[in-house]
Amino acid sequence: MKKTVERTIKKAFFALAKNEGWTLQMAGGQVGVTVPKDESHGDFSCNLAMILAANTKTKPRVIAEKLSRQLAGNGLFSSVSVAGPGFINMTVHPDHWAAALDQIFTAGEDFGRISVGHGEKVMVEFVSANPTGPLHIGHGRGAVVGDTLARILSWAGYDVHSEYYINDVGLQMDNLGQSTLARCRELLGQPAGELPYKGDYIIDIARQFLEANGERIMEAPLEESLAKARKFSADKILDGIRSDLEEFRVGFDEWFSEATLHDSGEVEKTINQLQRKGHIREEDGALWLKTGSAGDEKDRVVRRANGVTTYLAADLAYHKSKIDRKYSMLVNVWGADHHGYVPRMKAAVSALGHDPEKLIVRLVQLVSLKRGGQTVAMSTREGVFTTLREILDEVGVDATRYFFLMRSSDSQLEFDVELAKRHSSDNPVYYIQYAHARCCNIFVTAKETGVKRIPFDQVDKSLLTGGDELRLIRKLLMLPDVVDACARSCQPHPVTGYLTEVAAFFHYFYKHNRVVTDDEPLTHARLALVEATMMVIRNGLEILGIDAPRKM
RNA sequence: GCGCCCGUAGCUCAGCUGGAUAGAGCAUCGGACUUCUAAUCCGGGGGUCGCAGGUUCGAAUCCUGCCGGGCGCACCA
Repeated sequence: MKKTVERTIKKAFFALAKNEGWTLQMAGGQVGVTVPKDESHGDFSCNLAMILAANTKTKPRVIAEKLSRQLAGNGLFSSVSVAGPGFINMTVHPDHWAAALDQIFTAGEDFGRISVGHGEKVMVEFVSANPTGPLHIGHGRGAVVGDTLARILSWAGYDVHSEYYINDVGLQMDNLGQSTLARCRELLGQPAGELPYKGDYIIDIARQFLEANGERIMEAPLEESLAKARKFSADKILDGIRSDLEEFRVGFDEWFSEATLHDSGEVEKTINQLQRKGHIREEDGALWLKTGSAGDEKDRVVRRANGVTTYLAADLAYHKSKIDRKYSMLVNVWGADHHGYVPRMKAAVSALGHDPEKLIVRLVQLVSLKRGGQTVAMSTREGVFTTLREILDEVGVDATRYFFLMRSSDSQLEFDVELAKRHSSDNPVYYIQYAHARCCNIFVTAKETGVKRIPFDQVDKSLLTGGDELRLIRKLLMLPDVVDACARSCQPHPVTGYLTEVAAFFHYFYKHNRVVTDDEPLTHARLALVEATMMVIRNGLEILGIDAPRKM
């Protein structure tokens, strides 16, 4: 509908432009149609006249009057008026609103999908946590933000591929193997030795390690036992991560192992390529990527003097792989503590010959838990961390996803465990799900009452004239705009707020109107509205990866 | 010291590519269940949008400087 209004205004604008000497450039290149906060200002509002006035030195209200008269002649609106300093307020005729419900029925489970992405290939990389321990709630937030972002971009018409980059190489892996061996010795009653990772989960892994390899593995040369312990532990932990994410409905198209980049020689190849192109210099025997001249604080080492490559080197090869695989838009979801890494990565992508603007890093801020009126900040260092598994078991998937998604990822999140667990309307998740269940139930009632369903085009939509009905319809038709805004900003949270509004408008409508009555035409019209609501909520929840129950 | 994020109702946060009287949820107070699920609805109170300047027809929104909180500033990943 918004698009229709925009087109209509453009038409009116050009009809006058010849005589008035206006150009679209004078208007800022576009007609900015917005939905006013205040319903009394109409369905849509436009500040075109004010922008135009500034560039033509005319009074805004004069321009607004002219445009307004032109627009009023269009059958789309029931009223057009000039208000305030020069806003043009438009109210769309109720019949057009009701008829627009057809868009929802026609698109069905695809209503909300748009094509702004034009099939562009986009890679969304997220979680990518080291396989050195179970995922905690911070990872959980990143996981659900990344997963939902992938869903949103797909709904927006992008060709989306999601990936988990497994850092299965390096010092952390050695530490992990060492920790497992230490726990093994402990289990065998020997002095444990160094224990870099102190979490209890290593004890289980150690036990399984001994079972799988026999106690004699501990007498093997350290090099051998460590290599085995490293691999064994990482695999076990990765299995755990996989099943946690699966339960959390977070899926990946691919799990990409860093080790494969080293084994295939891609890391070396990437360094060589960058060296040839002059992006690398040598100092103190080490190789430095010249990121300092491309926005980073300073240049960064990719290969140490001892010949060992750094983490950045592997990440370069990884991003080269993304580019080689023809992904043009690269979305990375990172914990906010990695923000210092952003300029470096942008510079790196640029050195690889890709537009750094096409690397979008979405930083996700910390999560703290609130329970019993007390907030506990997450701290891996102090070992005060709640695992994703714990919160899933306690709160459930739907509420956990919703709570992780309801705030801008730029803001730190306080997760109110007690509120999330509450099965009542206080809890926004159930508030939305309940609205969906109510819709479904109305159809059960209709069927029991013997109401026959008729095709939408035979329904008399003009009967939907109530303020609360039109308000709901207007809201329902906004889903595509919400998807658009989310895709543009790479932020999923507006969807949660939108669905809360849809649910609120529906609950209000439900309370004040009876759907199934003796008035058959009106019953059919309202059933159509209920069905449209059901579809919008279901599609919205689908985007968020949250169930839409038929019954509660 | 430098950089990034945040500072909006008692609490948690939307709104920030500038728009008309600043919103939601929780909490709080008061109402509504012979009627399609009360997991619902209706209503009230609650604000110098951190502070101070600037940009303009118009600033919570943009710019500058402060103040406060978080997080970073490795040849770790």
